[in-house]
Amino acid sequence: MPTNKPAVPVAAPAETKKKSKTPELVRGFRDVLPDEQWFWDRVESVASSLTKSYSFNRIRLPVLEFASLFERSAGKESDVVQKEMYSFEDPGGDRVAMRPEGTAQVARAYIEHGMVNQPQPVKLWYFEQFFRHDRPQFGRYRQLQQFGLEALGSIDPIIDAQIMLMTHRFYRELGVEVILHVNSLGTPASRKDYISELLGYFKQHKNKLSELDKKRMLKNPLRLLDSKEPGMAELKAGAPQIIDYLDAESKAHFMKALEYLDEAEVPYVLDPHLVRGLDYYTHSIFEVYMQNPKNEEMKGLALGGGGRYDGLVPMLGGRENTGAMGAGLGVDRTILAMKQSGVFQLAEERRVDIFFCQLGEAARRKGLAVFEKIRVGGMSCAEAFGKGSLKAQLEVADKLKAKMALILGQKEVLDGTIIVRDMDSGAQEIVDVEKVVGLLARRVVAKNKLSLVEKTAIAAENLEAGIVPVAPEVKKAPAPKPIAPIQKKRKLFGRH
RNA sequence: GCGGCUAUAGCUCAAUGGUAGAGCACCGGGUUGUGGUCCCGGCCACGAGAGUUCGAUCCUCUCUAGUCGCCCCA
Repeated sequence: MPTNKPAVPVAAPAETKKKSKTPELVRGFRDVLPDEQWFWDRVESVASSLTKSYSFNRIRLPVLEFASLFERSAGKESDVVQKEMYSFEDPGGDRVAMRPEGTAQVARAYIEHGMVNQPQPVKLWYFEQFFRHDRPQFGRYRQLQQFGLEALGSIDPIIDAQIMLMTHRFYRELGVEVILHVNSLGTPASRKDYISELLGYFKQHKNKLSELDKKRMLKNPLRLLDSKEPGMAELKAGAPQIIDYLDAESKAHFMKALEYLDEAEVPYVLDPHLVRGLDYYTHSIFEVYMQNPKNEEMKGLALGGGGRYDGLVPMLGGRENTGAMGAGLGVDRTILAMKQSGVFQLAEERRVDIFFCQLGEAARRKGLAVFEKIRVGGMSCAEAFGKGSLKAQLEVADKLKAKMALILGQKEVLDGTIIVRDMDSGAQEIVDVEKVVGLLARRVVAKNKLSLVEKTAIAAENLEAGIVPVAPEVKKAPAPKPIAPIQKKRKLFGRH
């Protein structure tokens, strides 16, 4: 409620209010557990390679800024600043804020580091977390991760198109089909004309407006356009559209941007009702949505959005006429969309290559050296040194879906050998410990060579299994010919 | 910030006005150095507080959290 109130360090009444036995998460914040890492790594690596191919450079930004930065940029009246900002007075007496968004930071950095002296536009990207004290909901957290793209120093509409195109390519690369909703806000001047026109229109129908919408008329008239109040649909359909009020220059700018989008075959729809919450936007604005969300809750959920903000850099004291265009894409929501699109890590990729089993102290010690060789050889290796029995160790190997197991006991240590066990077939062979790494590498490579059909089958099973499925028991055939099976006959297909 | 719904073990779920069970998971066993099945044993819960009652996990209220809708947004 009272926003921007310094969080004075008071003598914790909150403590007494809630005494829980175990510590817990702060509301709206969350842990990203190991099962989910793959999605995060994937998003970040696609972001990284995509930006590299478009020659955008990464910038890392601080979590804290002066609160005034966001008040000046987003607009003092905006909700982000009014009620969602984590702002407080730091011990030195400065009024600071945990950043609620990235564009203002980038603009600040651009000005502060004199990037205006670099070839324009300056193209930057970031992958950072932001903080908004909003009510948690599906796909909404108080700490959110954004992948941001910003191009500062050009007013050319091709930049508008390029940012939108990159947004589309980003999602395509991730396996999520998206569509962009696009609109133009024109210049502040043309927008002003439009707003008074819009107000005029809605004033005529004032009796049909809900209380909420009446409030919007006073506070943020553009928001009337995405009101979901009953009866507003027809009213909105008859409302004047901003595109008709753009001055000739703005209109030309927007048309140009759309032409470029067409040329690049970026799927988009014109959405005359699209508006954005922050004051600094001008001209092209857009939001990204899943193309065909299966899930209801995904429907109204923007994965990301952005737009042109020609006014921002000058507003913060930078050079006049510094045009800029950017996008902020929500990583948390993007991951939700990936899951709904059936994008999962292949079960095969989750398997550990080698599991090392040891029997006795001598073997354990030797195991460390073997580990090192395997690691240098590029394979992943797991162990359970804390377990005593071989049975227990093999159980763990099985749970980890290890491809191969190594067994080193007293006897092998004395002989200078080691047992290699194929965990899929159960075949074992005794090999010279010096040659084992080469052998393992060849076996792992063989196991990784799945046919396309098998990969498709695995992917389908993953999809079936839902979110982060347990590795399905796929029997991939090419088991290496067993050389020295000292194994009584086992049922090969014990599982199905 | 406002409104609806929800809250039982790590997970998915039961039952009950007299203080709780299962499956999965986890730990340990089923004799000497071999996994996926099976068998046996073990560990772990009524979100927090107050009220009604002889007695509450169950009824009431408050809080907290989750979820959905609104506001807003990624």
